Amino acid sequence: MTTTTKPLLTERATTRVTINDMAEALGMTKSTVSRALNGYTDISETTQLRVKQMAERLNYRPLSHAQAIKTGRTRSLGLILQLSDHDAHRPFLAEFLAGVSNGASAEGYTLTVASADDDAHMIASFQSLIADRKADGFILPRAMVQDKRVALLRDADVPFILFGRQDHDEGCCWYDICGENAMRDAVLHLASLGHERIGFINGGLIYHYASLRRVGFEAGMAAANLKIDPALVIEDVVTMEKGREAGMQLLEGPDRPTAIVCAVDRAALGVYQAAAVCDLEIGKSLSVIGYDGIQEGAHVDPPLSTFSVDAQKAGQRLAALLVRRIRGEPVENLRETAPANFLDRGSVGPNKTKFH
Amino acid sequence: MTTTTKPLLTERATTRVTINDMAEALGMTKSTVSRALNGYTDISETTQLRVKQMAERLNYRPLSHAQAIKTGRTRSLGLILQLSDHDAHRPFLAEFLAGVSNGASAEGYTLTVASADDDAHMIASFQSLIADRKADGFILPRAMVQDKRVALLRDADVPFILFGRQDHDEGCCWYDICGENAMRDAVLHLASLGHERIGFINGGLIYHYASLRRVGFEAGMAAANLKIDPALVIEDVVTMEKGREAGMQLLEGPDRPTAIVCAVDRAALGVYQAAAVCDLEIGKSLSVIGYDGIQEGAHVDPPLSTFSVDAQKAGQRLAALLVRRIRGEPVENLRETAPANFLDRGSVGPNKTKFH
DNA sequence: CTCTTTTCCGAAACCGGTTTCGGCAAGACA
DNA sequence: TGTCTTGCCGAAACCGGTTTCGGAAAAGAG
Repeated sequence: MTTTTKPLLTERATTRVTINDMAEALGMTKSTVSRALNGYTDISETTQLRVKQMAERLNYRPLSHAQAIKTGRTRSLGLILQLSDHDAHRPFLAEFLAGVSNGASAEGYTLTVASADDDAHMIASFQSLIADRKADGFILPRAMVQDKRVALLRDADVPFILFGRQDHDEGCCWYDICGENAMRDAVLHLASLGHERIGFINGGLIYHYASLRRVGFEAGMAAANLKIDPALVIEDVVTMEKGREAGMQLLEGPDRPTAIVCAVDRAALGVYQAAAVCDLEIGKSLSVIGYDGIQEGAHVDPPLSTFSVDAQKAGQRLAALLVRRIRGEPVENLRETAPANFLDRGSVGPNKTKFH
Repeated sequence: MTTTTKPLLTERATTRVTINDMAEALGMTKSTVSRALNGYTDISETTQLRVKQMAERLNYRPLSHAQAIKTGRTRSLGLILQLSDHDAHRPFLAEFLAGVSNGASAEGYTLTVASADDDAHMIASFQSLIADRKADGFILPRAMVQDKRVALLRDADVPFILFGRQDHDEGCCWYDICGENAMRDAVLHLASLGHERIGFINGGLIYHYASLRRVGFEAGMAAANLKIDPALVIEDVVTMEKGREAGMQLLEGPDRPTAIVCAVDRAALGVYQAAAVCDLEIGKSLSVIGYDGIQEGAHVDPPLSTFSVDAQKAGQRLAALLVRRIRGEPVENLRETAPANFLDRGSVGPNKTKFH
């Protein structure tokens, strides 16, 4: 008796309320139910109300993948993480994900996460997620100067939102934290404490935030009426090691700065190491301000003064904005910024060399 | 002219190869195509081959959510992160996610991530993901002693896999890293260096790994023929602060230990602080071994000797095993362990007090 | 050379939704 | 009062798959 067999799979129990149950309970056809719930204008107000109340009563929610086969939309947001990315933002990954996932689920969306080791892999991931309709739109963390993802998604006509801005913003929506203001404020704060020779260690140049933070630093220096010494500006530093090297370079120079602003906390922690080598006491003979608000900064001695960013809120806003984008809102409405918050801890002090 | 209108949404372009295209290209019905691809035995070998080759040629992949409406399965794995969780594993979140997502996509699955602030929220998340068929199975990170998730999923008859073991394992599949062996080896290593009074700072008691690591510690002490002083065992420590407190308690006692094994790196870093207070030099007058292999451990002075865990591989294996579970394999086949790797850095030295 | 069994595939129903189309009834207009 | 709209909903097709059922052809049995 060789009958037809299919591969065995574990079964799933519970049955759901379907649109047919709704139609039956209401004494109308499922087409009417569907259109009532989707806000078609050819269904009367009263009927719409009846249907919606019944949906509430029966706890009916349409199965997103059943809708998807006709509509192409799954009510799911896509996020592709890049492992190769420097790990400055990893400490926030949990909060960021929580934010995105909460923001998404508040709108009835779920979050689909993939990851990629390199650019090629990343492109492939996008393409397969798009082809398989696994995501209705994407969140792109860490806006880059040359962003292949933007080109790809724009070509494919798939909604997306940037975490961070771009130079050529046409057609992009984004959420960003104003790192440039933070850098400016850092400089002004230091200037108010008498610092004049202020160094700047910038972050990764492939990311767009670096140019913004540099602009912010320059704006601060200008506002404080201070000259920028090109020798005191080092860029593309995202690791502690590189930060230490940059710190050494600044501190071993002929006319060392009395304060250093870092675009990235890890760089600042590297400066701590350099200061130790040069026998400088952070907060006394050298002031340091970082940016990111990573946990380690609170545990070094003295605690690092820095700017904290609310990663959870960022994720939540990105998800909310992306959903609105998917629903058809124009990009111009969908751009938000938030400030970074200064955490004044122990790594900043007055300029002691000033009145020697 | 008030015609029927529907809410505007952004459109998606590209068309895909459907099963109808396949049927047409092959000159057979779509039912045959479907069964051929799904390995039904009532389709001849030759036809199966023809269909599969054509699928290859046309790059046909069935749309998972179209299948799902009949099968109930979406080819998606679920992962719910708990924000309230202590952050010992957060540094690995990126690697872990990358592993899971790679393991999943290797089998044609995607990863759906949600997050929860508390238990109630978590239960609700599970239920809605299950009800909406957003995941075919779940990965449960951090197996707990009393695990509500296990009860819930078992009731709902939804496949799942634990990261970590449980006491009552019936019906569970899992992947775990043998922390107990690491603890034992840590003790043996210290014993071989002449240490006899060895303290133990255990991790969070709500997690099952804690009892395992304690057993490992005890096994090591027994194997080394050493007595365990109950005063030298402190449990439920997962933060640096608590680690410092525990360290103080151990080091200020009447007969201080010459070495401390910590079930969690953060606790070990707290011990560093305590040692500094007590004027003990780590690696000389006090040996410390941690577990986790977190980044900060490499940057303290001296670098912390610890056991590193391969979070990416763990994620990858968990995904692979869960997929097999979803496909119906019995749980007994689906249990794997991996060892933690000892990183001998600078925080361990011979017992100097021994020959005084 | 029949009769039975197998092998293999097509036809059609189904899954849970969406969307197009057409038609009935009530109101507007002449 | 007859015609033309308009408002509102049902019928049916459709989306891209899966699965049941039955029957034709080939193979095996007697």
